[in-house]
Amino acid sequence: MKLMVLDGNSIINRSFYAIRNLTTSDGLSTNAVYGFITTLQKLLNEDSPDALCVTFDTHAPTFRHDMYEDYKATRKPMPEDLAIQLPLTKQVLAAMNIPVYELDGYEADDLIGTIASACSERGWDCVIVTGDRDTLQLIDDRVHVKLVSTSGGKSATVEYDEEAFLNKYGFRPENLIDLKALMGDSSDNIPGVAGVGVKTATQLICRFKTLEEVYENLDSPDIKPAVRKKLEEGRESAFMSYRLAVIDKTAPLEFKPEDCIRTEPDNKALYEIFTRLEFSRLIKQFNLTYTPPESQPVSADPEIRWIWPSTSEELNSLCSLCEKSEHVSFVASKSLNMLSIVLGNNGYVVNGRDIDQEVYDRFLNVFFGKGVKKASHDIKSLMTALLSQSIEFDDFIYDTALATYLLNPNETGYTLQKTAKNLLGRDLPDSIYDSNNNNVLSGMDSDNMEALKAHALAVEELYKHTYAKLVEQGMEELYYSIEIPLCRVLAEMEHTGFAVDRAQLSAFGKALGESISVLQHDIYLLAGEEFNINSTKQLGHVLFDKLGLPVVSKTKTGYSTNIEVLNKLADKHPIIEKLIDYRQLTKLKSTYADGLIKVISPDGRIRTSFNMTATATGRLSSTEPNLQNIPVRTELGGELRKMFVASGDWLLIDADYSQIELRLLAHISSDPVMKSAFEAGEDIHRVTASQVFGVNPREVTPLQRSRAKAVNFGIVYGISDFSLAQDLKISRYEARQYIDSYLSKYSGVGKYMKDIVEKAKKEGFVSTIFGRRRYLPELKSKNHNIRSFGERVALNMPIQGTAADIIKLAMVRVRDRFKKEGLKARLLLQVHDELIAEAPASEAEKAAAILTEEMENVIKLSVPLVAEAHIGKSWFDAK
DNA sequence: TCAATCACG
DNA sequence: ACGTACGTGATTGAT
Repeated sequence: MKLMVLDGNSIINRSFYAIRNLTTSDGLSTNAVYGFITTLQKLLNEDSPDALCVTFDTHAPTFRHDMYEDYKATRKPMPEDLAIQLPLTKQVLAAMNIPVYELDGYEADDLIGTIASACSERGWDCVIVTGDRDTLQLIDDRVHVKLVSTSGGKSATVEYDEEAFLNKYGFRPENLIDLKALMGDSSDNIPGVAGVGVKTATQLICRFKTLEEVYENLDSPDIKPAVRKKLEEGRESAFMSYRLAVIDKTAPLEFKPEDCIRTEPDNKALYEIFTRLEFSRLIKQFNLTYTPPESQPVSADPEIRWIWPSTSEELNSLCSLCEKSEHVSFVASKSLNMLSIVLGNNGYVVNGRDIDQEVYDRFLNVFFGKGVKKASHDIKSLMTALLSQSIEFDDFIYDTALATYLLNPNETGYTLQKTAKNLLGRDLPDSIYDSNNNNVLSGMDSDNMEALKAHALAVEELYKHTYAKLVEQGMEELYYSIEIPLCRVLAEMEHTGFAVDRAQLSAFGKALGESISVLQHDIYLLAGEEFNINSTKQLGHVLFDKLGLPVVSKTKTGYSTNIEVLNKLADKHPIIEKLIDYRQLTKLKSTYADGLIKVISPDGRIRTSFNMTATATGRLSSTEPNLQNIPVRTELGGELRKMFVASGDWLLIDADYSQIELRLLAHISSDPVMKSAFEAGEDIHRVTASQVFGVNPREVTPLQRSRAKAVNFGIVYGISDFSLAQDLKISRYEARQYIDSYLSKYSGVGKYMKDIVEKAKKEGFVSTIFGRRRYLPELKSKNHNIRSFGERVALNMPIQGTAADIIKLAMVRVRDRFKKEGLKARLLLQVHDELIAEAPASEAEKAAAILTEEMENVIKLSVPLVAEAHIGKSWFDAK
């Protein structure tokens, strides 16, 4: 028997901060309640406990406050919007017949400890669900902890048993108490030993296991003198912290595991409370009332006949049907253990777990191979999964996510659920088939099966719906010649990863850490107090209230302290210089040194994910980690690129477009002056300077050239005299002169700016040379700011977007050439106007030639496209 | 979640 | 009269 116990406060709290605002029509906040219920559903889907209960904290002081009056003294009071949702959640739990335990004088943790130990005595297993790591101390052979966390914006649960804990922490679960006794806990205001942080404490516990043992072995040579001194001074505090950290397993709670055995909810009560909370989706899902006739069916279309092939014969005949079909729509779990396929009026659910491994593998190879024309949602992710399982694939012919994105790139996300809602007006059930926990799918979970079916059906319908529109809007070519082929290229890049030098990266991080400590110390001295330098609020207080520096600008919440402000204050106080350095160094350390080390795979490579549907212009984006913003503009930051290397005796090739956006501006605007500058292979910023300042190109000064460069960039962004003035630190009047002069010399550009905005207003959208669109509802706004923004975007998108189209097509062609010419060379990264590849040293020159050739010949414009490649051992060397 | 900051093209 | 350059993502602190 298994009991699941939830830390109610922890999960409600998490939901409250994780979910966007959700209120009833009369303003009652319901986000935390809603999040709690969906989390609970997800948990019950993943696990099937026989019994279930929830614990809560009460307001009353606990025995820990008797021991230590400052316990949790730094806790902020709960926001009111959250507080009112606690009783609401309890009402829901009551209606669901789920027992709730709370007890004055004890925290939820203690009740959980007591419940877990009662389960053990009874011979039951116990799963604790919480977001609080302290609870991990309760783990033993019968008690597991599911830790709910948020990473990369997604919620995930990680289940810890003894082994998992040991692997992660390096000591046994019960010694977590000893660890906390040493390091303390700022959120609970537990002091620990002053000067001992997580690192030292972990070392000590790994070495000595318990607090007692640490103190009995103070003379051990394994303890450094400085640490020994701190331990001696903090002895009393450590032992008191221990008593605060230990979870009480003997709370006077009347609890019997049998009381928690799951029963049916009280549907009437549940309906009432859900109605009060306006949870119409949940009312439907719990089947609490009849579904209103006007709403769309929630699950799969009943007209589809669903079957479950499982024998070798059944799968073979499914494969031949698939091969004969013009296309099949399907969705798959990320682990590829389950597929749901729609083929005409028939639906097939293939559950790999019910099928002989060999038979199933054979099926996957045929299904994903050449001959079965497949349509799905987000095929690039599937391809990455297939690559990592070494399954060959071909004939992915349609992606409903990409189609939807091309039809309107302004949306914030293109999940199947969202897309089906927006385009088909259909609510899809939540799916867990693509969650991190694919292992939860063993057995036939009927809800999940419904989700799989409904999702595959939605793909089929979205296919029909979007295909017609793509054709109508002239985006077939863009779709089939660029976006779809690019999926495989990107999947391969994601799968390949970029080799990094871990040792060098970690040494760099360490060096940064040392410089940061020095700076931090200096800043505290100059400020006359210690404060959190990373907090703009505290920093603002120090600079402007305490030191009395002049306020340069304000944000909507207080003083602005950004780099521009700091630069203006640089000669007013010696602290500023230190702050500027501190900012730069902490950025490099936290985001790059430490951040990248965290995501190095065991094989020494870093794998990013490219998002094809993130930007409104057609560019890619890169996440987890973002490899498109690795520092380069400063000398110190540029060091990081030395850590990105070619593996083995290979070399990197870095090829980038020269001035692609300005070349596109010249082409699109047909400006004769700008065009002839590019045709003649001249330095465009120099030419611009000579035009704007009316001097001979050879006499342009460095200052003039750099100002002209800023004007060139500004034009592409939809410049204003104000911003140019600010950028160049010149007067607005002077900036206006530059722009006027620019537009009279490059008169074609001026005309383009006028024409494109006018066209955009008439048609409602702008497009790239390849037909990619961006709609501009902003242009209809009554708000001047919003409208101006729309005008600048109208100007910029065709340029930025065409550049994106061009490099995407180049990537497809480069990859094909590498393959066709039998090279081992492979693409690693795209950074908007730059491609990075790696190749065996013997192939490097050839690969570089292919890169520049394909990049330059993507499209014939009225000006040449120029790409330059460099070869080197590291990204730094290849630049 | 939101705001501020800063890394990139 | 208005506010002020296009496109991204990660980290941190505060709520």
